[in-house]
Amino acid sequence: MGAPKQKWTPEEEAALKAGVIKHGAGKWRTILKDPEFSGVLYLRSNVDLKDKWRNMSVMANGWGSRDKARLAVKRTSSIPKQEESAMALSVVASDEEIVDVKPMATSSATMQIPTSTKRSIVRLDSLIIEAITSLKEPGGSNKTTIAAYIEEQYWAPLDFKRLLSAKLKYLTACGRLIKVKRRYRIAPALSFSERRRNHFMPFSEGRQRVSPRFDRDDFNILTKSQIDLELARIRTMTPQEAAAAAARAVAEAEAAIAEAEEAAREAEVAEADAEAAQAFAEAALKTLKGRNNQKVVELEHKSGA
DNA sequence: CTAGGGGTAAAT
DNA sequence: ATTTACCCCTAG
Repeated sequence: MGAPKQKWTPEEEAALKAGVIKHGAGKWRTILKDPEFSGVLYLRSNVDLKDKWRNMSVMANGWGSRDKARLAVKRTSSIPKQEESAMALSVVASDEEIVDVKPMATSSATMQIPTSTKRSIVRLDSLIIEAITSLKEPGGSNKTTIAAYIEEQYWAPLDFKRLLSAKLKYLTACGRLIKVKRRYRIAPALSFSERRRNHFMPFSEGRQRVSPRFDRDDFNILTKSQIDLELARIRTMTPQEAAAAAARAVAEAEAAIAEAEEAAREAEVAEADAEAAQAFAEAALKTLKGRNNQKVVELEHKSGA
């Protein structure tokens, strides 16, 4: 009954994402009828699209609507040993329990929902980390330098500076960066001494999989996110590939926004993140369009018939 | 038609 | 055993 299985090809996923960008998430029928995508998606139904989008969303942020109410005390108590916790915190290997990426910043006394951590949006965060790491400045790098690096490596939104400031402040607040006299450095990550641990951590299974001794200097910290990989690669991409990646970033930003709208009450940070992500993605798209007009146009409406 | 809950089974 | 893809059903 299930179905003979027919894995989604990357082309189909790309088409779906492109369709969502073009028509918005939820306009499955519209996407399906769009001659642009029907060529690839003609085997899929609108419901398939919906389901697939659901699956992808689940994978992207760890908690789609499907298995949200999960994550509880699987293991009866059994306080996580310090070693394990430390490892898990720093490695962040799997896509599942990334909960600690954003452990509730300061203030906000009303943290009722411990699972509200959106891990899908790591773009700017990762960029900042990468910048600091790559710059290798002893004592850390200051905001201007970080901004310069990022702007050099990538396209930056117009109000990028503002976003960066907010992000730096936030990252410092939650202990992932350490600020010393205007300079930011990567927090020791391995020691969560700074963190409040009364924020219970849902690490129950002792399966911290990958982490057979890793270099703590080379950040494997957040590299796991797909976006990160794309951003890292986008520099050397062909315009077409880059455009596709940017388009995808837009789609994900959209998803993030949607989430933030739901969770806006408890997660002010998530909202800010989503905004940042969107701004970033939009700017990315625009810049790409501006620089590679013809090619992108080709990608956008490649005269079907 | 869509969102979303729920389910089965193939793949891994 | 978990993940992934597909199907079904219902409310709106």
